Amino acid sequence: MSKKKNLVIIESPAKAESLRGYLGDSYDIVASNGHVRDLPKNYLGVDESDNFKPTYTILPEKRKTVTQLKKAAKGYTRIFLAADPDREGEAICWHLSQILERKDVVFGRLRFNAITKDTVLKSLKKPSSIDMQLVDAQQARRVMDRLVGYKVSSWLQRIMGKGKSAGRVQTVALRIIQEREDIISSFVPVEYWLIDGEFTQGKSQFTASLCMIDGKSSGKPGKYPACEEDAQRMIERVKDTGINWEISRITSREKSVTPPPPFITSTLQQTASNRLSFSPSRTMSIAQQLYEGISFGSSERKGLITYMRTDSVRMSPDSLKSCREYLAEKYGSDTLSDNVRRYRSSKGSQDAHEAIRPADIRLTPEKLESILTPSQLSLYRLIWNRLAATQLADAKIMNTSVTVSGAGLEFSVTGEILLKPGFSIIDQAFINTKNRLPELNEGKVILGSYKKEQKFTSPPPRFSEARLVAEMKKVGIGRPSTYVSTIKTLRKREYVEKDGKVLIPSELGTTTVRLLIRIFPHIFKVDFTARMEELLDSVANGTETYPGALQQLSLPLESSLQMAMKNTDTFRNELQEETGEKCPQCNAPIVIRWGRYGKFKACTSFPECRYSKPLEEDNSSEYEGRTCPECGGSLLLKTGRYGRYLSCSKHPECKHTEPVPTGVSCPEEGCSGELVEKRSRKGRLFYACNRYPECKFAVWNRPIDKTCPRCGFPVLVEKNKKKGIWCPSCRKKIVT
DNA sequence: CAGTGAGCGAGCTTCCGCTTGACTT
Repeated sequence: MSKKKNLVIIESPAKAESLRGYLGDSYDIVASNGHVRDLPKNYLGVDESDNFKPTYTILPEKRKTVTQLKKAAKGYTRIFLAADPDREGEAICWHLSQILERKDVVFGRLRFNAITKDTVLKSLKKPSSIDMQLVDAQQARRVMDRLVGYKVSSWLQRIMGKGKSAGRVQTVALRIIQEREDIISSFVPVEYWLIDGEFTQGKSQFTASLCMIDGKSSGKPGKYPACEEDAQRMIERVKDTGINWEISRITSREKSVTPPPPFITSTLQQTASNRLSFSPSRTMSIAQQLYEGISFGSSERKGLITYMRTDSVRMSPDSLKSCREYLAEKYGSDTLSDNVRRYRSSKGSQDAHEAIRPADIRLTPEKLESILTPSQLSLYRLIWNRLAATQLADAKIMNTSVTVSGAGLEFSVTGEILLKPGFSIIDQAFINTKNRLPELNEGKVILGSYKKEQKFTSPPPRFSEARLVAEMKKVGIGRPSTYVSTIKTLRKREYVEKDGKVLIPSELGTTTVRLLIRIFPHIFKVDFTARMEELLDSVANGTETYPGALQQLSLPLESSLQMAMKNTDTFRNELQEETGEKCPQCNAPIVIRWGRYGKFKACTSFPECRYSKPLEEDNSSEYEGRTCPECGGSLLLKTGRYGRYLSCSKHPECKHTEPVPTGVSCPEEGCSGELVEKRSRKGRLFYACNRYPECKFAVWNRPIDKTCPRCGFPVLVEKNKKKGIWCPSCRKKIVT
C-alpha cells in the first residue's frame, strides 16, 4: 500500500536516484528541480511599506513539477524535505512546505551534506523542522537582489535604452573587468635591458643574467641599464678579456611543495580552461554529464563524480579513507602523505556539498577510457588526479642559485631539480621545474658569448572567463551555480566581448559601469556583498530581523536612487555627444545618444521632432577592391544579425549581398572558387568555398595567404599565438 | 560545418539562485 510509504523531496533528479538506491521501496522520492517559487517576473513583488513583504509566484517553468509534487504528496501525512543544507536549500524546503501545506501533513527537514547511505539514514532518524531564521536570511538576499536589480535596471534603461540591466553581481563583475582595462590602457611600459652571458666550467655550460653592477642591482625595470646606450656600455665592460670570472657562490635550498586542494567549481573551471582549453560553460556541462553518470554494460547508471556546483573543499571521511587505501594499494604506503590531509571549507562557504571528486577513486581514468567521450575522460582525469594527489606525500624540489662574479659585476641564474616527485607521480603537470642546471662548483669559469636584449614591462592580462570566475570567487560575489550565467549576461547585454579567450569591455559596458559606479557608489562594490552577507548571517542566527536587514541594506540604495531620479535628464545629457549637424526637419542640433541598439543620431527637440538616423560608420564601411557583380556599385561591409556580410552600396535599389571574402583561393583541385566567411547554425564562424554547393570545401579556422611547406595548403592562423600555426589540411605544426 | 541579413531606438523590462529539459523554433 502506498500509504505506508514515506515521501522525500530532494532538489536534483540525480540525487533522487541515489536516494532510491539507499532507501528502497518504502520511500517515494521526487525531485523539485531546484526552486519552485520566486518573486514575480513582471513587477517588483516587494511591499516596502509593509516590512518588505514579498509576493511569490510559481515559476512558470516549474508548473508541471509543482502539479506532480502535489499529486505525489496526496495521501502522505509525513513529508521529508531534503534540499541542500544551506540558505537556498532551506528556502526551497519552506516554499515546498507552503505549496504542499495541508492540515493533516507534517513536514520533516532532512539535512545531510554528503549522500551516503549512512548519512541519509541517520538524518531520517532525526528529522528536524524548517529553520525560519535561515529562510528569512535567504528571503532578505532574494529581495535585496530584486530591489537593486529591478530599480537600478529600470532607471538605467531611461539613460542607456531598453533591455539594459544592472545587478549586485553582474555590475561588480563588469566593474572588475573595466578596472583591469583601465590599468591596461593607462599602463606605461618601462624599458629595461637584459644582458646574458654563456659560461662554461669544464664540460658544463650555462647561461646567467647580469644582476649586479658595482654592488647595485641591475637588469630589472627601473634599474640600469635602461636604454640601448647604457646596455652597450655595459657590454663593453663585459667584453674585457682580462676579467677573471668565477663562480663565487652556489646556494642550494630544499623546498617542499604540497598538493593543491581538491576541486571546487571555480578551480575546476580554471584548471580546465588552462589545461584543456574548456570554457567554464563547457566544463560545467561535461561535469554535469559525469555527475549524472554514464550507463555502461548492464550495470545501472551511476554518478562518476560528486556534485559539481560547490564552493567547499571538504572531503567526506569515507572518501578520505578509501582514497588512502586505494593509493597505498596501488603505489605503496610510503607514497602517502605522513598525515591525512584534511581540507576545511573556505571562509564564507555555505558548505552544502563536498569538494568535486570522483565518486569512486577505484574507478581510474584508464578504466573508463573506452566508455567516456574524449572530453569527458580528460575532465574526469583532471578531477581524479587532483583528488589522488591530495593524499600523497609532498614533492621535494632543490632550488639552486649560482652567482658568477668578476670585475665588480655579478651574473646569476637559478635552477630547479625535482628531488622527490611525491604527489606529482600522478601527473607531472602538477610541478613544472624549470631550468635544470648542470654540475657546477665554486671556482673559475669562462665567459663565452654574451648578448643584450631589450625588454619592456607589460600590464596585467585581461580576464579570461575562468580567471574572472576565480576573481569573483575571491571577492565573494556570485555562487557556483551562477558564475557562468553572470558572464553570459554580460555578453548578452553586449557589455563585454570575447576576443579569443579574454573579455574586453565594450564602449557600452564602459559607459554603463562608470555611470553606475558614480551614481550608486555604495551598491556596486565588493564591500556591499560582504556587508550583505554579514547581515544575512545575523538574520540566520537571530541577532537581526528580516526587515531590519533590508532596512539597512536599502538605505544607500534609496538615497542614491532618489538622487538619480531627480537628475535623470542631466545624466542622460552628459552622455550625449555633439555632432555639429543640424536636423533636416526642424534645424535643431543633432546629437549622438544611446538607444536600444547602441548609439544613434537624434534631434534634440525630441519628442516634438522625431527625426533620427543611425551612425553609418558603425555597422557599414566600404570594402576595398570589390564591386557588386550585379550593378557594378561598391560593396559595403555590414554587420547584421548573422555576423558580417557585404552588401551593395546602391541598396535598396540593388539587393545584392555576399559573404565576406578571405582573399584565399579554394585549395580544392580544379576549383576556382574563393574561401569566404560563413556561419554554422550554432553561430560559429567557419570558412568555406564560395562555389558551394558545387564545391564543399570548408575549414573551421581562418586561412591566410601563405602555404604549408608540407602539403601546399593555405596556412591558418590560430588566435592563440602561443599555440603556433597549424596546417588545416595535414594538421601538422608549421615552424615559422 | 552551409538560409539570411537593411534603417529600429527615447517606459514595461530588469535581478540572483536553485535545478534540468525539449510543446519542436
